Amino acid sequence: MLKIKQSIAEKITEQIAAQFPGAEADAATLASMLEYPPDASMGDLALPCFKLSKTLRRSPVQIAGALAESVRDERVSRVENVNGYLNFYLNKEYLGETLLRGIVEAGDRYGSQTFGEGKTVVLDYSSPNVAKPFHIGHLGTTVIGHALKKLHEFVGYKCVGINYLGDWGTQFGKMIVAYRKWGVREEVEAGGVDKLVELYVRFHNEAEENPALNDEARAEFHKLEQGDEENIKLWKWFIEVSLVEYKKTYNLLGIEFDSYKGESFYTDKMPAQVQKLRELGLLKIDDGASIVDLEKYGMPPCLILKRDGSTLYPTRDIAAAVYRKETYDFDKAIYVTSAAQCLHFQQWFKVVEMMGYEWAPALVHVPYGTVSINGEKLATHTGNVILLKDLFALAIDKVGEIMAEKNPELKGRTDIAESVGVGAIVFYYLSNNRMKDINFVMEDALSFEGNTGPYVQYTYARACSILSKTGEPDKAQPMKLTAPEEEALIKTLARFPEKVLEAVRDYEPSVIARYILDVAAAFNRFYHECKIGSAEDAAVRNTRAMLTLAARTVLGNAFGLVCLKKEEKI
RNA sequence: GCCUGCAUAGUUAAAUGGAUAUAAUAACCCCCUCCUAAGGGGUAGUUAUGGGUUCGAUUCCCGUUGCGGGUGCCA
Repeated sequence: MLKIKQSIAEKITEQIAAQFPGAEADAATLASMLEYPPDASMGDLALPCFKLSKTLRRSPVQIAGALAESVRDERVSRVENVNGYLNFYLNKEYLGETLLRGIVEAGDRYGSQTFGEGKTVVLDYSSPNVAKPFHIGHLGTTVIGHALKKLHEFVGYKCVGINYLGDWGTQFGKMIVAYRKWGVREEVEAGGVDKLVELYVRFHNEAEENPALNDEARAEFHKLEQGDEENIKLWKWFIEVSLVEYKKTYNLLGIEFDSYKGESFYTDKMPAQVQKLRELGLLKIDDGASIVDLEKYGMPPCLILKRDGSTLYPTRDIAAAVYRKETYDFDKAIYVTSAAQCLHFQQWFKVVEMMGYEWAPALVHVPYGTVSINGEKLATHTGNVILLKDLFALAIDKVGEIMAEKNPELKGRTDIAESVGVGAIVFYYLSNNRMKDINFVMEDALSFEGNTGPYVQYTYARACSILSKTGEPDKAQPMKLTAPEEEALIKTLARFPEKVLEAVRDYEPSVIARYILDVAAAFNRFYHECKIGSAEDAAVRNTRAMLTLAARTVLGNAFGLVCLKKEEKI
């Protein structure tokens, strides 16, 4: 669709130049003005002529009329002037021979782009805190981050996924104290992160009674910082135990990271940046702390060093960004975190700019709304927390039950239930605009009818099943389109490349998720209205098999962008 | 206080400034002797509020209300 938009825009531009002397119009602007009419009866592409009315000094209806008479294209069967809209109707030849065939021929590259080639994007996402629960609050950064990575790869970028683990800080002093007092090695080995979290919670409870524990914790963390062997061993072990569990969840989601360099890694890289800030005269001492004043940018100051000289979150982020620039030479660095951190990112991005790093504009914060559960805020202390592994387990169980009922013969049910269960949760999350707060209603998330993950995976499986019966379509045959549902499906499929661009431009995976629903709906309608394998006419049968293949291709390619697995049978 | 995000059918959500505001779900009603009914079709139901810009506003600007987030030594 992008190509024909461009080419129609060029023809319109020519006609405007020819018929309206002195008027200026460029094809790129016109292409962006072309839109999709709300209903197929109004054509396949439309140009609203209202905006042109001013520069061309004619009424929209006159303009549309003049252009309708003169814009000719062999791919357009007719052009109509309706109330100031110029409506283009694409012909079947083009839909079948160019669009449909093009999708099948491009295969798993359909929808991809090359403009990112030679450039690198670093994405910082997921980043759970070691020895803390990996819960539903981490779902956003994890799946949005991963989807953005896939999207950027799809348009040609080299991507580096970084899991910036929360693996440093006084909480490790607490963990060390708690483990030494109450921990049992075998229990932690068996219980994993849950056991560590238990120890951590116990520490907090006991510290309320006995504040001296906090001093002990500080002392242990200090020892850790000084390189105490025993403490380092424990600390590394805590990380290892936590990672084992996080990786189970990442495996379920099909996520892999290129780097797990956490906060601890940047500790020795901070002093150089602090020094640089000082040399540049950007640091001010205020109430004992070192800050960068951001008043002229309308922001509160960015804290670099505490009164006691220790570092803060922005300090580490700056050091990490510098390291990543030096290591990966990124063209873009994306940070996927909760919207609560917006100010923090604005501040340190600005500081990086003030430090004279010319790559400061390459830093991008991608925020997302907060998650609540059944209308209530997440809170560890009230127990209103759902661990990701529990959430997935719940969904997988439920899918398992449904499958046992609907398709008891199916082989490999366990794996499929896993992929569909996880898909349900991920899709529920990703189909929302990322900035909107999400109220996670378990009942809805685990509902498998309507606009859901299982619905789209089911649709994919349905297409696979049909193709296994019809066999591969013969691509050499001419296409023969006979039903409106066929054309509607092709036009939906043809918009995939634009959707990819939109999703990348807006850092918005939900564009893809919602598009997947459009494709699924168009395909299912086609499926119900048109016989595929049993169509009498051989050419029609072959064309419909092509359509099925094209739909499967687009669904499959889109699934890859939003953490959905492709199951051929459900 | 200041900064910032959000507000659309009963509910959850769509809609590059464009045509009759889409879907899903819950409700009611149809469709399995037919390629997977986790499907398809139908009925009914929505832009918080007051201004402004515009030929045209759910969309942009200002005010009001409601909810959330941030706001110096947590991350």
